[in-house]
Amino acid sequence: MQKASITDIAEITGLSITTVSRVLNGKAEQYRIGKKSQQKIEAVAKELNYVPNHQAANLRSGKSGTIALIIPSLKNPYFANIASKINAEIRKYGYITIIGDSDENEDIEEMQLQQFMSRNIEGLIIAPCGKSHEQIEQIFNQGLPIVCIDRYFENLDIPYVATDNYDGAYGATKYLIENGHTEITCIQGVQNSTPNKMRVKGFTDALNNFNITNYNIVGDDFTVQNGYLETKLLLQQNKRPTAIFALSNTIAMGAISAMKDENVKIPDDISLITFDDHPFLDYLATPLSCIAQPVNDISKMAVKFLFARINKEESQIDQVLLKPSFKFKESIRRIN
Amino acid sequence: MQKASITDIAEITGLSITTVSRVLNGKAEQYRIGKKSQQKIEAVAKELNYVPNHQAANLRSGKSGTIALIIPSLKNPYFANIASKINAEIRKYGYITIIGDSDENEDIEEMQLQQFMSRNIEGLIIAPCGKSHEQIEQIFNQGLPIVCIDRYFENLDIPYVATDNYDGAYGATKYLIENGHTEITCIQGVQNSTPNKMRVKGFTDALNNFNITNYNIVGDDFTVQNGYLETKLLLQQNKRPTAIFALSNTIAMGAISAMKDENVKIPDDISLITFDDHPFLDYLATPLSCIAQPVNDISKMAVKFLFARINKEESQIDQVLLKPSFKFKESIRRIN
DNA sequence: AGATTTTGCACAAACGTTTGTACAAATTTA
DNA sequence: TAAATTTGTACAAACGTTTGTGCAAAATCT
Repeated sequence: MQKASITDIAEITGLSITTVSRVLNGKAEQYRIGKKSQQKIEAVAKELNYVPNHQAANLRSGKSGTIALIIPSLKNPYFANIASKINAEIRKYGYITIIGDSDENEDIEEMQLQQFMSRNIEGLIIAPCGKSHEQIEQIFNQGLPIVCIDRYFENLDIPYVATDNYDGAYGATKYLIENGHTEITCIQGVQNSTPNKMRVKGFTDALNNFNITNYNIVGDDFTVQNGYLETKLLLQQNKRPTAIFALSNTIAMGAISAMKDENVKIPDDISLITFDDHPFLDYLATPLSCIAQPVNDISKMAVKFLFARINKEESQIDQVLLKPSFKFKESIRRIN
Repeated sequence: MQKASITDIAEITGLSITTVSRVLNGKAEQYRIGKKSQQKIEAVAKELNYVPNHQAANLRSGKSGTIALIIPSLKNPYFANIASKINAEIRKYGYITIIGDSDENEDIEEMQLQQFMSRNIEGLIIAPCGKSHEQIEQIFNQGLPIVCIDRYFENLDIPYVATDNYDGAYGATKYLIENGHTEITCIQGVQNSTPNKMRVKGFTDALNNFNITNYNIVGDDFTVQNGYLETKLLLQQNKRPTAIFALSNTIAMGAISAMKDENVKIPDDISLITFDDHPFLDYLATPLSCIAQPVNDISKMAVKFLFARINKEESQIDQVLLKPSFKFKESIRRIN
């Protein structure tokens, strides 16, 4: 069973492919195609089970109807959620998403981007994993609409949507302080990533504003292992912190694991709070407090910004930080 | 900055587009293009930053270099992992993956499939969410290579790769029985899905083989809510089971939540085991025993089967069930 | 009834490739 | 040195659409 083309329909109906194309694209009105012809065409199209060939159409029109989404890893539930949402949003515009998984590897990211470019993507949403922005900047300057999510480049014009990480870290730290914690250790992730930098800044600013100088920042990766090792080290010190602030839920898992090893109770011995929400957090031994990122809003807004660019709408603001929300639970103990 | 085409290169080098095309496709040898011409073409291509236009190439060659992957939901970490792995595997073949998220909705699944078809996909990997297989079967019969994962149709020829759910359920149930449990309730998911049916069968067969007739199967959805509600009901009965077998980790989460509500301790009061592994399971109040599906193997094998079909290799077997592995942890108490 | 407008449609080029075939020029062979 | 072979390349069609334009026929107006 061969696929039917517009040409087949033209032959059967005795009309030209031009007419068929126009009817099938809903431009019948515009080009004043007669009612009868329309009906005939639609009937035959249905009968032949006609499916348009996007490739051909796109070749001619110069469009691909494809948006690329590049994220560090689908295995990370935070990004999986974003991908799911973005995928759905993009479909609403009649576009298709191709997803690239850079695995936190800058080289892979670059290769994927290159590959996607040859697919004539019309837009790109990316959570850049690297510090370098040359390639992205170049592509952006060539005119490809791009929106960064989660991570972004502060000094460039590239639109972005991300969580206000500073605000989240500041609020969480403030909450800890208000609950009497003065000895807080922050376990951070990849140091030169924007979110990490902002979180650390929120953390230190909050402490400074409360005149607390006795804090500690350790770690260097958004992984379970990093959380585990750093916590292990912490627990071996003479003076343990009263609270740990994990900058991702992977780090928090590592911390929990290490504390379990050492039989340290949360929150009795040490309080814990983490960035990133996750359905499972409520089912842990102690429900884990977190700073929840507005995943849905980020996704929606990123797609919105992207299509504003694609449709060349006069974009006003397209660099925004969205406020996170706080979920304080039993994992934080009130001291005194 | 306009994109350079093969034609531009032809003009600059003074060679024909035929020659350029052949060189750029690595067919220089085959068509005996001279060394100098090759070098000239490659130099110019690099200089112009030439990126091939897949659409045009694919239009002509009838290929799209695109594989569609349709799964129920990226939000489900089980499928997110599969998607991540499959995406990576497919890229190794130089193909691109477009991902569809059916949200467990048969209509959406159908629409997406339709949409993907018009993109001239060369293959499809799908975890079908519906019971009906008409559309998929039709497409398969039209010659599109398809591989089902996770869920499949028993009586059709469509290749599939899935977990041996029967084996998993049987093994888990046997383990419970061997630990002295005789009153086990199974909370199931979507009843007419293949995995669910096989799991239930494994469960009942195990019990029957041990001459245990006192069991209970409840529930009807792979959701947290289902797990929660069914467990709530269970706990209100006079006689509570000694163990609960959750057929997905979402169900297990709901069960844990309900037990927490009622202050029922795991495993002291009730033991719990679930299908599907997840990194978080170890960090729960009580590390949760699970039947882990071989996600990586499923993904790899599915892609392998798919490309065997695409490349028209004589495929021997392409319907397989892979054995799960068991992770028995503290959530199961030994009785007596 | 002739002029004007509207209606309905078709022609043909173009999008950027791939590919079967053809054919000179250069080289080798007899 | 003529014939045969090899080498290097080009022509042109095709893939399935979209779209600017053109042009009869029908309808309306004067």
